[in-house]
Amino acid sequence: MLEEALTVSEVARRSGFAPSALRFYEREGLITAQRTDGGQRRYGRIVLRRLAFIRAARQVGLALEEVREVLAELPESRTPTRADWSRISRLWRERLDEQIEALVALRDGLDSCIGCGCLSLKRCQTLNPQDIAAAGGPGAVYLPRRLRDPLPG
Amino acid sequence: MLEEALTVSEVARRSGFAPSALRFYEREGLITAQRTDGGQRRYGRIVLRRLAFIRAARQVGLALEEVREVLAELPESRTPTRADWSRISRLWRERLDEQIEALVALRDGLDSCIGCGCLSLKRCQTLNPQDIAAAGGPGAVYLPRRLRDPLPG
DNA sequence: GCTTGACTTAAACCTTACTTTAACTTTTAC
DNA sequence: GTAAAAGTTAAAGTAAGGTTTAAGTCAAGC
Repeated sequence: MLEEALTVSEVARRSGFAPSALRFYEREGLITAQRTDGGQRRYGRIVLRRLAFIRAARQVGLALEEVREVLAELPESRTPTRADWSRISRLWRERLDEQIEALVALRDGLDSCIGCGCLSLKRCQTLNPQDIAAAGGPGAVYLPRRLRDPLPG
Repeated sequence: MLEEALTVSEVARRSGFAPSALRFYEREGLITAQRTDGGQRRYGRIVLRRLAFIRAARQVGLALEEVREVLAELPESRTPTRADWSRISRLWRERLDEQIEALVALRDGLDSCIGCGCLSLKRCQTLNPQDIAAAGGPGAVYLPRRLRDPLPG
């Protein structure tokens, strides 16, 4: 065991995840750990980055499945290089850009809705999708693509 | 029954929600319906707006509980006035602004991470929270407030 | 007036993302 | 060397947000 080995409770404290979540993530293949002779987990410091990444991703609304895919790009065996992080950051950035774009579109739609005379069912495109929907298929078709997809959860 | 009464399947088609979801939302108090003598649901057109609202909210990641709170501001008994919508839109807008802000902060954090020389564990603030966390309590404390709160799901 | 498609209910089931529990073992500190 | 704190597992439980099923009723068209 290297002297950088971290126990479960240390990782829990420093990452903000509950020990049960750490075990869960390990079962799900998002993180890994070494074991002591007695079978207890010992983590390398690298796990803290992966956990920070997981936290950020979850908080932005990505499913664990998506997070796993992105983390699969990061080597577990060697210290990630700058190129590793750069590749992931770029992937990540696209996803964030999409989501930001979708939120902005929704917000601006609502803004115009405030001023559009919503009393008329026919005029408000943001909150009154049925005419478009009736013509173009089911769902809120006025929304940007990202927001029309089914939710992860 | 007024002649504007919509059946379940009509509302399902025009809103994009499955009939089972409509019944679920009714149980949860997000929408209401009249009944025929035989006990079948008949919806007023107003329900389509509420459903569009629910859809947009869900897709942005709001919990149904939050949606219910916002929808509680909308009268079921009378046609919502411009003031009703305006009040809600403004509430909604704040929420969207917060979420957009959080996403932008995360994205920009990642951007700087690409260029910051992430090889050094000590330098990257976005993906390496442990030092701050160790000092300031558990969790990813470098994140904007919204993203540090527990997830709805 | 009857068939067919749409509708009704309660209850069970599903997925995601974890947490809790129970029974037991390791480590650490004194 | 022993007690307490921390760790282990499998399995069950939880919560949100619905969907599916089963068994039966209503409404519309011919």
